[in-house]
Amino acid sequence: MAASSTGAARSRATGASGAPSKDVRGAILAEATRLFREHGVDGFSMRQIADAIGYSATTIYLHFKDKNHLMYAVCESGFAEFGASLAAAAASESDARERLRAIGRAYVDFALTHPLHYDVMFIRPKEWAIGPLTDARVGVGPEDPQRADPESFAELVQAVEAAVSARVFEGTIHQGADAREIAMRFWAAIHGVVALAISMNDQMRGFDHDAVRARGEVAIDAALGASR
Amino acid sequence: MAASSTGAARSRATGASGAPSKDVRGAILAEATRLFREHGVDGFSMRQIADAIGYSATTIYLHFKDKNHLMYAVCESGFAEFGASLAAAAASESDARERLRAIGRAYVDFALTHPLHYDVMFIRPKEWAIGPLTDARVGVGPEDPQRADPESFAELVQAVEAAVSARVFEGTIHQGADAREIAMRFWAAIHGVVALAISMNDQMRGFDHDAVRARGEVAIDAALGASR
DNA sequence: CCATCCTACTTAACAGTGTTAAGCGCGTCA
DNA sequence: TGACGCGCTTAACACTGTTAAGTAGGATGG
Repeated sequence: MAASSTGAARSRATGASGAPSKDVRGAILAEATRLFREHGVDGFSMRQIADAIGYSATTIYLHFKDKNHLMYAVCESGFAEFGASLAAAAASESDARERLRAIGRAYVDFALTHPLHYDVMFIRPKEWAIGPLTDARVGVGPEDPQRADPESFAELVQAVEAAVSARVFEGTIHQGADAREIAMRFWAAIHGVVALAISMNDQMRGFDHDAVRARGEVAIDAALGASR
Repeated sequence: MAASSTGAARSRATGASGAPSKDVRGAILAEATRLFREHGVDGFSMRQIADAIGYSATTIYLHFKDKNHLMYAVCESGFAEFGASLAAAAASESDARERLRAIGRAYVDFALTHPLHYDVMFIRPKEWAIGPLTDARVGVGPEDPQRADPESFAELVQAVEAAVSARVFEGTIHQGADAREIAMRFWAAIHGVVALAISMNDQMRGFDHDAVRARGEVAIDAALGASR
């Protein structure tokens, strides 16, 4: 019995395709990603993944420390895309004000096209203790284990600093405030729009894609333009 | 054996105090509330509650349909307080603009003083499917099972309508917009501030009470004052 | 007074969860 | 040939929410 089930796992792991497979880690990651995309963060269990790829659940622990680390690996590409997208948006505009707008738009866009990733990253990061903000990245990212701000936020702060220098906030409510604080306000304004949309779209109407995108635009304008 | 454990349950249920107890539902609710307040929404299991009050876990199901309904009962007072607090804030100011400010402040205040409730209500309502927005309230609230907007949001919309009539949004970014849409923007702006604070305060600095309160104030100003 | 019934509560169990410990088969290398 | 070690397994632990079936004890009706 043990032999037969082992054999079954083997044959499925090696795959019908012949030789190249045996990339168990890759298979786990692929199946986990599929489950995450399909059923969200809840339809995601170790045994489900293991069954689907023809291995026992404990095999996963040979490749990932625990569920959080697997989850992190699943989301890593999303995290990378998030960072790259914001960086690209920041680079796309030379005008300081327009650069902030572009960053904000990219942020909304990411949230709408990857709501599951956004959920894990910014809406309930505590539950997963993963993502660029946590020590799950220690070992992957910088060695310093003290929680540093995420790179993307640092980039936002930089963009705000440029805007401050360009006197974008002169005469607005943000005048005189710390760049970091202004960035926080900016972040909060946009997070509010998308987080509400993702958290509430089952419970309430008014959260369709277009409405949210428009609302994001308004939030950016409000954050940039409010005069005191 | 069965008799002895039954006896133990009895004696604890009836309580050392003598006669009055046997309010099992009340005991469950009290212990559940204690656990929720202490360990949050995660340190909250049926068996934990049951053990603490000296009953078996299944007894809970004689008083609550399932965990969600129990959770709802635990949060109900919080929900009521939320509604009452916003209503009081709305009633406290006669000027339309100041009324919106007061509502926003009350909202931030609730989120900061009851972060666990806020979490369950607005940050991850899907997980719990409870709260004023869901059908868990059907049977308690209005009979109509089609998801209606929560009362508090309706009240916000009313306050916005008054502000529209008072030309508060003339010359701002909100000019010409639907009152419901403006209310949504207002909500999103404040939600962003408090949700980020609650979700991220473990991962990042800059989310202390005072900073958040100040940021809420700025968000309200920004939402009210942005000129186009 | 005794038998029934009903209420309140129980235990046992199901189907799942993440995770750890121990064991087994097989290929490699000395 | 024997030892080692890698890759994977089964068994198990300690939980989770939830349901089904059973039991003790008081109230009620004949």
